[in-house]
Amino acid sequence: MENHYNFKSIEPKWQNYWAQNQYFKVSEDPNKPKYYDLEMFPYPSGNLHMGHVRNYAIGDVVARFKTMNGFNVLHPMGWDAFGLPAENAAIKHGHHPAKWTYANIENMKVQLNSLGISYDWDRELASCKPDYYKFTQWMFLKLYEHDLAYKKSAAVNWCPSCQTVLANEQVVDGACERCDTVVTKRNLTQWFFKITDYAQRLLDDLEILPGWPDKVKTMQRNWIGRSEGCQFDLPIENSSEIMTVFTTRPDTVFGITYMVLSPEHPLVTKISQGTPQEEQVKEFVQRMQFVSDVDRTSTEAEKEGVFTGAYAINPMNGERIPIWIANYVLIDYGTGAIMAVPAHDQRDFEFARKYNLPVRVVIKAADSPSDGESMSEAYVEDGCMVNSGIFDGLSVEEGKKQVIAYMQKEGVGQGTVNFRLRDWLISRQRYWGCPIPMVYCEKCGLIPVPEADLPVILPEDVEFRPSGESPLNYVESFYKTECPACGGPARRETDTMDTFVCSSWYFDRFCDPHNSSAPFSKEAVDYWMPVDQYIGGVEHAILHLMYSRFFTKFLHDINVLSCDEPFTNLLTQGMVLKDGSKMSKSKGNVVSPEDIINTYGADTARLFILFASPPERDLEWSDQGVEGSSRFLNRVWRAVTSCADDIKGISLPAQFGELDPEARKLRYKTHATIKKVSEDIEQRFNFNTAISAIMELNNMLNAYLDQDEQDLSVLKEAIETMVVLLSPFSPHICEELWQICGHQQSIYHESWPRYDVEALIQDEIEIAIQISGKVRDRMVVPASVSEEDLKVLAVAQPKIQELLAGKEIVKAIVVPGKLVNIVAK
RNA sequence: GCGGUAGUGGCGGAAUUGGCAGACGCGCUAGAUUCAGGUUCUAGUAGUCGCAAGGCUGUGGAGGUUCAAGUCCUCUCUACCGCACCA
Repeated sequence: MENHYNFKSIEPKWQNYWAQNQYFKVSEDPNKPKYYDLEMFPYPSGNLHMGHVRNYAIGDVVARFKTMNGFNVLHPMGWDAFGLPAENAAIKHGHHPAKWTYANIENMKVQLNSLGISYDWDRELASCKPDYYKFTQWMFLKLYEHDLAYKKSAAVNWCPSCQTVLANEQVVDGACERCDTVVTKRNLTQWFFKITDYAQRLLDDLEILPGWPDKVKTMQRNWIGRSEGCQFDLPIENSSEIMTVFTTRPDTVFGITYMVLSPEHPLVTKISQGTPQEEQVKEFVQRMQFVSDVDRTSTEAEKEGVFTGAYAINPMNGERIPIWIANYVLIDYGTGAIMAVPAHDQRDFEFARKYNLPVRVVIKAADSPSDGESMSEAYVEDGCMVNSGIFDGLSVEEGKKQVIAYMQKEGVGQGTVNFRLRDWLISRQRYWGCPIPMVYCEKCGLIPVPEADLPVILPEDVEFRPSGESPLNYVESFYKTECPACGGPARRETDTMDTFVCSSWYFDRFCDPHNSSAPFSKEAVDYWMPVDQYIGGVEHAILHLMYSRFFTKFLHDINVLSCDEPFTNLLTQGMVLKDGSKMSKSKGNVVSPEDIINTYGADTARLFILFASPPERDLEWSDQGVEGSSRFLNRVWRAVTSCADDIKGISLPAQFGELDPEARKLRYKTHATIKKVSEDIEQRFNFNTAISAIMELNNMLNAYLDQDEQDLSVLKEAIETMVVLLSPFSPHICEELWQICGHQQSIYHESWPRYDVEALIQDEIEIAIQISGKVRDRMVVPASVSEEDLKVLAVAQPKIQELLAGKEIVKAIVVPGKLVNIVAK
């Protein structure tokens, strides 16, 4: 037998075997518990990177482990295949995005298979294929039908480089998340999904997701950004207009000393008209248009503004309040207008000091300032209302309630809830995306494409322009159409959908991927959904996961899905780093999975990436570490092959009679390892410690093999257990070793071992003896010794006697199975 | 600024419920095998004092609770991530 396992021949051999025998193909089986194990489907960029390897290695361990535990495991893979890189490649190199994309898919599929991941390839899907995007369009139509898709003109984020709009979520630090170009504003008519209708539910239901990391739930909570307060109206002096503001601090309403509109607010022109300040207002508004959002909204930006010349009337006390416009008020939050209470809001305070506006204290605690003039910062803590008429003396909390009640009674305002979440802008002015199934008819207006006419096919024969403008605008055969309602001439929508739409329901499609009449059958999704374990990078914590939850809730509401949340458990894996930073071409620190697989084999690559770090933490790539994993697999290979012939004839389970101490120890270790590995995989996802436990078993096995004689039943049990436990991590070598041990059936069809409680009973245990918390000695005692006897035995140890000489024993604490602590003085 | 996560040997990490800190692996040192090198095997490997037995110190820092603290509490430093003028 060879001294090294030959991964170059063994790995492809088993990959072919699995594929030919359709090992990973599953269908609904009502007799088995189902388990839906899903890794985030990749964008087909061309090559797998180490992050993918980590993601799919984790998912594969779970899939194989669950299968061996008797679950009917759905483990599918597909491609998030629409998107900008394909189109950019087309513009740059002249290849059609489809050709580029499909070539990449082919390549990455080969790479995935060379890793030995257990996918049911019969369920493969690609979001750019008409049989898939037909139903993405169907989703759009359903949303439209339920008034959750609408068109509106709005100032939108525009990336001048990508020549397309971006969702708020895709703008990072004021720049395009994809190309880092500074994002500008444009007024465009665009399609939106009304995700805000689901804001409260998206927030509330985070509570019913105990299987999600708190970090992700917190991020979603912050993104939804619920705040409670009230909205109320202020009449504008000498005008029929009113201004409406939102505030979370109605208790400070008597402290208003000025009002602020955002520069984009529609009232600005109206109320400043004819005032002496009209010109300066115009100038300010114009100037603000050219200040980018990054600069506008940065905390460091100096607050500035101008007086409009108009006044509002405080409905609570009739006071006349100057209306300003300022950069620090945003048009798209709340009502785009605020009441300013400089005494109790730091931003208002800074602004008031700069422009010499009055500061009036209306909340007072025992040690808080009472004089606005001398304050150096806003007082935002708790206290009681003062200078507030009939509300004086109320606490902040009580004051909020009473003021809202009063406003409601007087008809000037009411309690409201505001969210920071905005509607989801889904229009993209690009070619390589899912066409929006709408037409514009001169007579009938906006008309949805009838379901029966889906899919609206993305034309293949198009010309790409360096400008980046969507080629669809120039394809007459595409945009020229008939109105589905009146049959007259009509024009198709030429914008395509944000790719996040495609990825918001793919997990449903995997349940029934070949259905041509519906996105999926109710039976299929009722069997498989929700996803039991979802695994992917934390970078999708907000966008993809929020959109998918929204889609799931909507599909639930229209009764095509039973579940209300798509992902029961979520594992967010850390990044793979090299030399302390993220792998990237520009840094030149990229490690190619292909090279690693060629040099060390897939089993080694998988093992290392799982061993080096727990999955949620970032992982530092180490070539030397990979060597170590390779060495371990070779040690396993040698241990198993060296004794395979001796144990072949032994049948298990055996009756274990009187065993010598070494055999007993090995048997104990075998079963302790089963327990440890099972719990580490199932309860903690700590694959690193599961693997180290298998290494320990292998170490003890090797020591046992060095002995002159072995108990072959114990040996066989240890050897085969080790191979089975290792098989989800490094499946190829384990298949081969399993066969070498004389088994006809694939290890994939083995049941996961159960530990024998009897084997875990030890006759003797080592007990640490502490004196006042410091370990001073150890003793080996029979496991059955009582607590009282343990104390006596501990004190009787010669070394302990020595140390206790002249001291009085105050008490002794026994931790069963672990230690005795003698407290002496 | 707010929110979160983390900080343990030369390195990756372990210690799961307050109970023996450093499992497992890498690296390193010495030796054996082979000998051109790699592979493989054995022993050692937190710091420090000591010939040794053994002692002392030690989980970012400072306090505290406890028989017992990497783990709990208070304060604090650092790194990373998310949000950021959200009224």
